[in-house]
Amino acid sequence: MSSGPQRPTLAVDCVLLGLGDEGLNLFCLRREDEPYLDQAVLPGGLLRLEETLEQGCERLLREKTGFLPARFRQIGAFDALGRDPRGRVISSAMLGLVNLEAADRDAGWRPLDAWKPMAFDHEKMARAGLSMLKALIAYQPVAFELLGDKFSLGQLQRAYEAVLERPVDKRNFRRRALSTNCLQSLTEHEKGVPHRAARLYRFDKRRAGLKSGPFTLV
Amino acid sequence: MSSGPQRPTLAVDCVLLGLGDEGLNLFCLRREDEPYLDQAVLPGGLLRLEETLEQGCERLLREKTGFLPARFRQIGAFDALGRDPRGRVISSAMLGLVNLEAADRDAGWRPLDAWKPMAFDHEKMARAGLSMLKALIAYQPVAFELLGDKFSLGQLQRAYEAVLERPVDKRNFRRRALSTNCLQSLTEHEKGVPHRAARLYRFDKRRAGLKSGPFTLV
DNA sequence: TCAAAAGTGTTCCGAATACACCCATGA
DNA sequence: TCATGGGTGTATTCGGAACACTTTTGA
Repeated sequence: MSSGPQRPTLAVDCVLLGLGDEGLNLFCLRREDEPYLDQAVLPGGLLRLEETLEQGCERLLREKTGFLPARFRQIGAFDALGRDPRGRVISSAMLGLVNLEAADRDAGWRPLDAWKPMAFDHEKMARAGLSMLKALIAYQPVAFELLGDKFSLGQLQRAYEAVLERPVDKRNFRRRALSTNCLQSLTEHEKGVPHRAARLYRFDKRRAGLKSGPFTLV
Repeated sequence: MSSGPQRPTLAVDCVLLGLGDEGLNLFCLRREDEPYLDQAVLPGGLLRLEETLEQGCERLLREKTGFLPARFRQIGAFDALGRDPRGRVISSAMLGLVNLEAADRDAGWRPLDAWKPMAFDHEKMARAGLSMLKALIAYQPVAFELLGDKFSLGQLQRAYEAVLERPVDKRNFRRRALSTNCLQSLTEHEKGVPHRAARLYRFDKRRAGLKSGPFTLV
């Protein structure tokens, strides 16, 4: 298997999304070489022989950034001929959701549109990741991955609104969120806010696993 | 890019599904070599340098079978370490829907369960393809890819029932199917059936593209 | 006392579901 | 004439959507 004909090389690129002050933010780096010098790129690189896609993402993010999402999801393979002028590389785009409350809010995080134009086909990847997240959030409890361990219902709602890019009715949202039974109500409340402090909740994976139907919070 | 460290090799494997007499059928071949000699395998193989995943699927199916689906969808990359004992290969599983009415109904088509055990991780791939199809059919007009150009509403319903693995109410189904406005009613009817001949329909892509919401036929 | 977000129920409407009989045809 | 699938409407139920005011807190 080592001396056959030339084969495509396999890479991974990470679409990292987090909650900014005004909607979702995407993490990018700046290209430091040609081609696409100075343009925005997703963090990524070639996959090594004995690692999985997820392990590759983790290694590359450790090299290039200071954070890791809880998990990665495959967005899909980007395989167009000529997508990388340096050679024949097929890249598996991976979606990672990051809690930005604590993470270093450096200039690497910006709204998707603020990064244009992006190098290679990375803009396509980012858009695919975004629309995957939009589809996912309707039937899987993924919004929690964007938040900290403890969160208020208001924060959870803002996460949904950021992903769906539309406002959500507060009362309907709260009723349905609580009726999923996967929110563990804490006695603790917010601190240091200039208004009434909201009750905090924790996401309870065990109880979330029980339901089989769509995760209809919206 | 030609003399760097060893990299994983990229392959494609096709999960081909078609409508059998009793539910969905899967196409498989028999392994003719070790490992997994004589077990069922999905048609697939290594990707060449200058081809896309879809082009690779088409080439491999032309070599190994007598039919091609209208299009392929990516199911996902299967990347577990050790999934192929012959070497480090990562495979992109691809879903293809085939109209079996005309295609050569050879022994390559059987219900999914009839193929067990399957070689490599191909059983996982097949199950992933099936559940992808189940998810897809609820909001995209994919059932038509399993049928011929012209079909009766009964056939369409049986396609849905096969994919969803549950019966569907006839009157509700017909009402909703017709209300999608993507069915072009023909004057033509079935021929040679031992009962009342059903009206035939054609799928109208143009009209299907207009709707944005979920394709709720079920 | 003001600003800002938390918290709380009810009504309405549309979509999904359940359900049974007659019709046309070829064998 | 019988067996087989084609073809047709209505009533009910459930879930989603719309909607406004009071409460709490820190500044």
